[in-house]
Amino acid sequence: MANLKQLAHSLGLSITTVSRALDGYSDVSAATRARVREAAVAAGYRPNASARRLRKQRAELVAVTLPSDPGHVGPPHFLDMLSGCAEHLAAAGLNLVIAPVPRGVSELEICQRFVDGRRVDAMLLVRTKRKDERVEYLQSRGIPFVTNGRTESLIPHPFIDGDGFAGFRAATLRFHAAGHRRIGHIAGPQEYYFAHVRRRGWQAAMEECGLAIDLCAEGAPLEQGGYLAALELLRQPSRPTALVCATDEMAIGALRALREVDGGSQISIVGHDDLPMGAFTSPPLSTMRMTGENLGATFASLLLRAIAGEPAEDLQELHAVEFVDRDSHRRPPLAA
Amino acid sequence: MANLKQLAHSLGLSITTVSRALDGYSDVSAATRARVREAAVAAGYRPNASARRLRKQRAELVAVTLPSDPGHVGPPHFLDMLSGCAEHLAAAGLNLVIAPVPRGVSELEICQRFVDGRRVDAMLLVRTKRKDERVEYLQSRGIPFVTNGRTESLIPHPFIDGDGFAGFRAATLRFHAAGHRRIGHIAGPQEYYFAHVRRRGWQAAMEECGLAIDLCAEGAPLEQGGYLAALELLRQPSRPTALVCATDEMAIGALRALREVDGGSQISIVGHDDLPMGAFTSPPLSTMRMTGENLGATFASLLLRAIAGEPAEDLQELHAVEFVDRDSHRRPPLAA
DNA sequence: ATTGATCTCCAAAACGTTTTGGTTGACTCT
DNA sequence: AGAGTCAACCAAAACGTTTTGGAGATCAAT
Repeated sequence: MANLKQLAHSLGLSITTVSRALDGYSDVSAATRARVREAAVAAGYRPNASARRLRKQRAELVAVTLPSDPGHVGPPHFLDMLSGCAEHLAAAGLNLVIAPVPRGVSELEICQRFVDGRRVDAMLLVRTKRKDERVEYLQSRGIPFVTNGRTESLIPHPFIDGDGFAGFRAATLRFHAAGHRRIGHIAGPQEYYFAHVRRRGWQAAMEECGLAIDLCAEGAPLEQGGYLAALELLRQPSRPTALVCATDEMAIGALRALREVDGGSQISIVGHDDLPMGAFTSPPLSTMRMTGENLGATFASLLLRAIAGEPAEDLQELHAVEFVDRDSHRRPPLAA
Repeated sequence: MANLKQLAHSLGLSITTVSRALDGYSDVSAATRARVREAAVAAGYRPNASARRLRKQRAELVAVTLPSDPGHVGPPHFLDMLSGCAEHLAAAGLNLVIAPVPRGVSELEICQRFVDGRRVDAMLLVRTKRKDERVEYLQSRGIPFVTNGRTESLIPHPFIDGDGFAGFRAATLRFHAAGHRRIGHIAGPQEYYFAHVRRRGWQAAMEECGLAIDLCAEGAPLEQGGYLAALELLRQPSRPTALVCATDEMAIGALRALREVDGGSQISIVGHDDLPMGAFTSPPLSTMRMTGENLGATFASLLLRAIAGEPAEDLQELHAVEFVDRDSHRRPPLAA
């Protein structure tokens, strides 16, 4: 409740000494230090955050911009990631603030508001686009940041990402090895890096196998988007026998399309993200996931290292993608 | 980039005048005001947030505590709500910070850290418990706050909540009217208010109909919890013919249990929350939802009014619950 | 007894704003 | 001419920390 001045007065000490005692400096005697600390807890003293921030010229805050378009912020377990990240940042004295992007305002403006108002020490970027104006701005400002997902920026920046290209290529090759020849792709919006690179992985595998890359439909990265895209592919004269979907949510939408058109799922399908929900769909959804423990913690740790000044090149983590085999990918290739 | 002092110097004015010009006070001439504002945008001036906060004794921040237990934070679309809330708070100059609760730390401690360190002006509480220590603490501190979900606190506090009792009672009565007699309930953890009140709604309806209330199983508010709880009910000698589930996620888990035990869903089922995913399950999940537009905005608006000093009694919103009928509730009562 | 270390402690400045309580000069009214 | 009003500006204080640059003891060594 009290402030430093009151605490110092009640102890008969100077503000300086109390402050330094609490911070553990060696130029205050052990006895005094103990006495001060005891009084501090007794009084329930907590330093005023604004005052410290002003003096230390650090905001002790990190912002993450969230596009307000529902579904465009990220997969459903995304909040768990943010929460884990915030937890690790908090251990370093940083709090995570949400920077929503209202409709009609650019993400860039939001970044500027936070950075130029010195409201934050660093930023977290999610759902990166191939050409991401936020990245360019933050690089020009020299503000530390980490992105979840890569970009096509020429200047390297810290990121953490899954190797979507390799994952989708492998998934496609696996379908090919299982005998599938008409392998479709349900793609996410191509301005997003993750969606683009996943499509490229599928495409590369198709070309390696000498197959046509015409079975591709794009939609919003949500159930509805996957549903509509799948319907589109199922209208083709030569239907796919297998579907590689950019996200689990899209795959779940596609599953419904298959049920409606097919009367049951005769088509193999695989998604990406390993949503918990996937284990409970019908059939249980086979999927992929980025390897590595606790994405949020890694994200936080990269950011702390970026703040500490480590060069961007040392702060780029590209994680392999692993299969989570359940049942939806096991349909025979001749079914459709 | 610059600060007030530099800006004032470059204009040949005092800091006071520049500050007041920017804030639109009437004691600076229109001409000067225009000149100052022009110079400010030219210099890209933004007031230093820490300095203003210190001086104004307001943190300009609001925190929302997030239990780090995955699945215990809230339904998947929860982040959308937070994002919408943050957006409306931002319009009032408040930013939303995430206060994760690390394992082994109580939510109370987190509240204290934020409140006593004057890091926030107000708090948002989600997933309230029947006896919620956070509520008691904040009330004792006199800090404005709003909860998403009611509590059993004796002192009234601002909240926004759906009428789970009425909703679950109505759902159960509807099953009864459709001829069901063995209506089970898949309950969430009873320390949560929402889970408790939903069970009571089911129970009240059962008693009104003169039915036994033995078909009730409790689990974590996730797919897996619903799955396990449903299996438990299906092991009973006298199986339920209809299932009222505390959340959509639990209902989706229960759907899988029905598929496994039943070989298909012969049992009616209804959930709560209206997850987008529910439209894509097999069968499409019938559910309930709190009425009202844009929960996040309402949440924010209640908080702003609480900060403005409106009494708690005027800030309690209990919204009716409406059915979202898809298909899963239409199974005939004799099926099991 | 002086010098130099060493140990404790502290006054004051600084961080960048907002706000208080003025001052100055021009103008109006009697 | 003097009193009063008003418009336009500003110096200084305040918010609560952290940090700089000492100051005053105490003690050991000369």
